[in-house]
Amino acid sequence: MQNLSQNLTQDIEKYILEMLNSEDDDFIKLRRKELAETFGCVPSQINYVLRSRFTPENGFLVESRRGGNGFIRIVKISCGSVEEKLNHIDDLIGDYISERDARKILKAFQERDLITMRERLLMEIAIRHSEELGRDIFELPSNKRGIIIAETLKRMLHGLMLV
Amino acid sequence: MQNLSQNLTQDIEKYILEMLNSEDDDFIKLRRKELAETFGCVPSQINYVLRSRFTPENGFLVESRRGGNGFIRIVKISCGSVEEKLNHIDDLIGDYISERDARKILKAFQERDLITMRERLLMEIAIRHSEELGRDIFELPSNKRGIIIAETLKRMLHGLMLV
DNA sequence: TCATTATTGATTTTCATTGACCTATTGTTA
DNA sequence: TAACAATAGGTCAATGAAAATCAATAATGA
Repeated sequence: MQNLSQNLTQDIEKYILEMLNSEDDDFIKLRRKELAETFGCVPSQINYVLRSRFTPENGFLVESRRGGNGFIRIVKISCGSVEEKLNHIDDLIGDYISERDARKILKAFQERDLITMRERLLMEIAIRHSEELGRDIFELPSNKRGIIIAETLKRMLHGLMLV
Repeated sequence: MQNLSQNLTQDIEKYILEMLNSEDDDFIKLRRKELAETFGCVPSQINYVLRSRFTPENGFLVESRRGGNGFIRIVKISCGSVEEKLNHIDDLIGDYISERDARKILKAFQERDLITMRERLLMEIAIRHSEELGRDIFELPSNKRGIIIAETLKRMLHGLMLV
């Protein structure tokens, strides 16, 4: 079990991601009990990792079955063409978004290697700035700020996806 | 009887699906007793497979007759008109639905190629979000959240069926 | 410090399998 | 024709297996 960090959740996340990458298919099936034994932790720890890391917002679908021969299936959604990516972005962001959710999206995009760390940093700065402007200077209500952030984020991500 | 897994229910399900696919018609007739003997299991196991796998949610209807020359008939339903699809959706969802059941429906729809993986992903995101909002922000009881999820899901699926 | 994130274990829910008992249909016979 | 026998499917509850949930606590980070 290679080099472990001090963080169990991250180790399990990394392990699952590696399984996904090493497969030809874009999904894996696993036993919760076995995985917990592999990491010497309690089974519900696996649920925590799935709930916090393998969410639809991060591009994953999780299915499971209980009882005898139960399993957990994790599907990774892979974006296809540029058009699809752009639609995906628009759908993901919608017309309004909080700064917090915007940053989550950026984090997910970076972790999926759709953007670099530096690009993510630039966009987080831009978003934070527009949020502060809207709140402190223009004294906009949060819904209006959310609209601005959504628009900003879309434009930036669209730009990146087209190059 | 080809390669069997360790899971009886899945094997029987697969067997029936193959029968359905190899037929020209969109239905098959079978004997419960014979099928049970083929798989070396108790007859009521067949009922379990039908109840858990060949449901209207998964696009099937099951009819049967007892006594001499009894049989079980499995029909694969394919809703034709938009009207039928909308009714089908409303019947499946009802006025109230849990997040868990909503996800089951989405899974079934995707497997029936009524929606794509990405559409399913987006809807899971939407449902999860409204569930979280309802629970954590507005502190709605679960039945009220179920009503909201049902409405959301219906609207999204209706929208997709209309295009 | 305060809020978020991670860890754990007890309890609950779901799934698969089996068998005993129930119901419906058809055919046979007094 | 009424009763019965044979046939074939249905229902239900018990059991064991495995995952989900939830609340309490601990650790981490800003």
